[in-house]
Order: sequence, then structure tokens, then C-alpha cells
Amino acid sequence: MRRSCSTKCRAETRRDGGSWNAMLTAYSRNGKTEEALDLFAVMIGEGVSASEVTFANVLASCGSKLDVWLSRQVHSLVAKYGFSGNVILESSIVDVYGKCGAMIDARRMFDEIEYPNVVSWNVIVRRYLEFGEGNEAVGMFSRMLRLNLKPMNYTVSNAILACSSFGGLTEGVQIHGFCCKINMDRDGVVSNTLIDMYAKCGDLESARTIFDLPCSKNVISYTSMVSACAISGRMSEARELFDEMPEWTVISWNVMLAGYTRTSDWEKALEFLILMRRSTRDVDHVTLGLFLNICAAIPDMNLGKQVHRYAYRHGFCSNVFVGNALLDMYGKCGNLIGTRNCFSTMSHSRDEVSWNVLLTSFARRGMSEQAMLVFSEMLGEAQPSKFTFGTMLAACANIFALDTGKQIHAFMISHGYDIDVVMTGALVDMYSKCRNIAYATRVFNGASRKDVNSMILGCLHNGMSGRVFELLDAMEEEGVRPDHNTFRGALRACVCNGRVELGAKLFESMSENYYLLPHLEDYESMIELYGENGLMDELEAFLKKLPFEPTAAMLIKVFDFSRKYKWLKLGEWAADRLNELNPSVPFLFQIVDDE
DNA sequence: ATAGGGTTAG
Repeated sequence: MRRSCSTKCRAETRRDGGSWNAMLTAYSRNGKTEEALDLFAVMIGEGVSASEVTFANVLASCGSKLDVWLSRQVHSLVAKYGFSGNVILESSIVDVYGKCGAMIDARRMFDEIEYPNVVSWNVIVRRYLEFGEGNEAVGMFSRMLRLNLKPMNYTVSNAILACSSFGGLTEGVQIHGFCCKINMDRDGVVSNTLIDMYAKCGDLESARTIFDLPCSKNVISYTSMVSACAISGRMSEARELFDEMPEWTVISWNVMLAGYTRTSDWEKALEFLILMRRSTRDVDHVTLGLFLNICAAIPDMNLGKQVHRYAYRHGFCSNVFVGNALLDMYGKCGNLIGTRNCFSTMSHSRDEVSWNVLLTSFARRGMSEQAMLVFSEMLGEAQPSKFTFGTMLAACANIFALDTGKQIHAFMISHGYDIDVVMTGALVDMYSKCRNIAYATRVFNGASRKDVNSMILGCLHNGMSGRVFELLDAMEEEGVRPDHNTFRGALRACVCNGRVELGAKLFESMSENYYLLPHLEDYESMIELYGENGLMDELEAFLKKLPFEPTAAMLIKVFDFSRKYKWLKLGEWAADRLNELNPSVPFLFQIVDDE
């Protein structure tokens, strides 16, 4: 390649920088990165004077090559050829370093620019945003404003995007105010980004207000708004907006589909997929990933296999999202061989999520030993994350592997992993299932945000149900909102301790004050609570108010309690129901024994 | 240059 370049150029009559640059530009604009860089090397070698245009093209090529060492070399050549102080080239160097993920170098270059222009500022904001440092991006943006520079709409848009990336609603509102001040709030790109920012920060009303302004409706603002409703679970609102959209893209379809899967409405999701297939030929890797999530959740492996075949035929299997969704689908359908096979074929395109899915698939089926093996294999290739540890701790809990569990706990502490609510819960769960309630308590007490439910279950698991009431009191004191699992555990504790009145009060309060519909288990607990304490009047009244037909298990309990406390009428009632459920064996249940 | 997706848990 190098030879052909130089031959070609030698044949030319004029070999000044101009024709070299023309070629360089052609290569670089057409994505011929290697060719452009080779040509540049020849240029330098032959002593052709490199101009601003030369470096602009070479830097563009460096940016697509994502090679930080190469970028540093070109950076030094820019200085050597006397272009220090050229704001365009220096901004380009900031850009290239940023693209390579070398934000320290990017920032150093930026700070060296004597008079950064609006493009320089845009580049630094954008790169911080892409690097995942939204805070820093917003910080640079406000520095720009303090210098009284007027940002481009793209820069404003990037700064707003940065706010959404870390949930900075306060900062977002301030930028919105600034946009109004300089009359940029009606700019198409800016207003769409604002809608998206408000939506992602959970302020749907503000998003809607901007969306409803005249002239701000297009596919993108519609899609943002639909997405906002969909991620907040407001699917009927999302659907209404979707139906009135002027046109649809594959993204708008995917947004709706994601909404249905997020709300676990698998039926509607499938229905929507059928509608989608009938309306458009557009299907991409996101659609397929979501489709596989649905197959995994139902679960329907045959459907999943059809999607797999489709993905294979259309070349989507090399996409890591599709690959991971496939792993998950096979795992959730219980086909661990399928998961393993997929995982092996993904050897060139797998990431830490793939490993986590593989781990979870084994752990979910109680195959903790295999999960442990996968974990040690994983350490050689990928970084474990909180997901990894969560799964591993659950696997330890299942096989009472206290020592391994402790090692994982120690590993997390020594490597500075953040131990959040979920991790605290997983640790408490592991320690209490391994019957080490002392450690479970220590983890629980030391946590800043506590997962009370796991501690309640731990106490119940270790025969310390009395402590559940202390936990409930502490919860109330700290204003922590109980959820379904809290009540389930609390009711179990009432059963264990004969706390009938408290149980009844909790059961009432569950739907009255917390709008939580009791589950079957909660009704069972109440039946046990009344029955075991011989409160047959209350039991009878409770059964009369049941909003559904009692289950066989409930009836058997009622039958047994009635026998014990000689509550014949209720016992006969239960026996009749049970006999109706078992017509093949008449009179299996009799409250008065035949003599 | 502004819109979408995956892995932890009772």
C-alpha cells in the first residue's frame, strides 16, 4: 500500500503539498484510515511540508482509529511543525484524545488552548459526556457561560444530555432557563433534548409542556415523549401518542415494545410485535433483543429458537446485545446446554454481561457448583461487577457455602466495590441462609441504606421471629415504606408469635394505607393466625369475606382447626368444599368420624 | 450532533 502511494505520487508532475493534501482528504473523507495514515507517513518521510489541512485530515483519521499512542505522536508533530496556537488543530487534538478515551490528555490539551472557540468548548463538553462524566461536562459548560460565550445549540444540547445522564434535574432546569433567556428554547435540537431530559429525570409534566408547544413536534420529539410515558409505565398514554405520530421509525416501534416488556405485559408485547411486523420490514438488533426477552419471560423456547434462527440468518448474532439476550432466553427456558453453546459461539463478542448471564442461568437452577466454576473462569477474562457478586452470593446461600460467601464479601470490601441496598440484601440473605445470623446482623446494622426485607426473612429463617417486630418499629420510626414482602414477612412473624391483633391490623393496613393487594400467602397467614390461636369466630368471619374461592390448602387448614376446636359447622363447610374438589374419593373429609 | 435494548432478588 505504501509503495503504491509513493509510485502514484512520484508520477505526478507537481508534488507540492496541495496534491498530497487532496489525496489525503480523499482517503480520510472516505473512511480510508489506514491509507490516509500511510500516505501521511510517506509525506513526512519525503519532507513534504505538512499544512493545517494535512493535520486536520490526519487527526480525523486518528479519531477513527482510536489509538492514543498514534494520537500522541501526531500531537507532537503538530507542535514540531509549528502549529501550536492553531485553535482548529488543537481542538481537533482534544477531540481525538477524547475519542480514544484519554480524557486526561484531552483536558490538558484543552487547558493549553489560549482562546478556545465555541467548537473547542463543544468538543470538550461532548467528550466528557461520552466518557460518562456528565458532571464534568456540565461543569465545563457552565465555565463557558461564565466567560460570556454564546454556545452553539449542539453544545447546549450536549450539556442537557449530560444532565439526563446523571439525573441532574436541577442543573437541567437551570440550562432550560438559560435557553429561554437567549431564545434557544425553540431550537429543534434543544427542545427535543429538553423533552428527553425532563422525561429521563422523571418530570413528565414538564416534558409534556415543551412537547405541546407549537412547532416542536417531529418524529424525534414524539419518540422521546412516547419513551417517557413507556419508561414510566404509562402505556395507554404512550400508545395514544404513538398512534398519532406522523411517521414511525424502528426506534419508535422499539420504544413501545420496551414499554410493554418493562411493564411485564407479555401478551400486549407480542400483539404489538405482530402489528410491527405487519406494518414495517424494519427490524434491528434492539427489536430482536426485546423479542428474546419476551420469549424468556413467557417462557417459550420454540419461539425463542425461531428468533435465534432469524437472528442467525440476518447476521444479528454477532451483536453482543442479541447474543446476551439469547443466552438469557435459553437460561430462563431451562436449556442450559443452549446457554453454554451460545456462550461458546460468542467467544469473540462476549462481555462481562455475557458472563453474568451465564452465572445467573446456573445459579437460578440451583446449580451453584457450576456457577462457582464459571466464576473462576470469568476472573481470567472479565471484571466482576455487583451483578456478579449478587448472583454468586445467592449461589453460596443455596449450597450453604459460608466460606466462599465470606471470601466474596471480603473481595468486595478490599477492592472497593460499592455495597448498595441490593448487595446488602444479598449479603444478609447469604449469611442468614448459612445460619450465621450474627454476621447478617452486622452487615445490616452497618449499612447506610438498609434492605429490611432480607433481614426480616433472615430472622424468620433463623427462628428469631421476635426480632421482626423490632425491625418493623425501626422502619416506621425512620419512615421507610414497607412493601409486599415486608408485609408477608411481618404476617409470618405474627403467626410464629401468636400476635393476632397486630396481624389483623397489619393485614388491614396493607390495602387501606399502602394500596397493596394481599397475595394468597398473606390470606394463608391470616387463616393460620386465627386458627392456631383458636379464634374461630374471627376465622369464620375472615373466610366469609374472602374475595376468591378458598384453595384446597386453605380448606384443609380450616378443616383441621375446626376439628381441633370442635367447631363443627365450619368444619362441615370446609369438608363439603373439599369433597367437591375431590369427587372421585367421596367423603374423604369428615368432621365427625363414623363410628 | 436530539429518540430505543441486556445481567443481581426474597
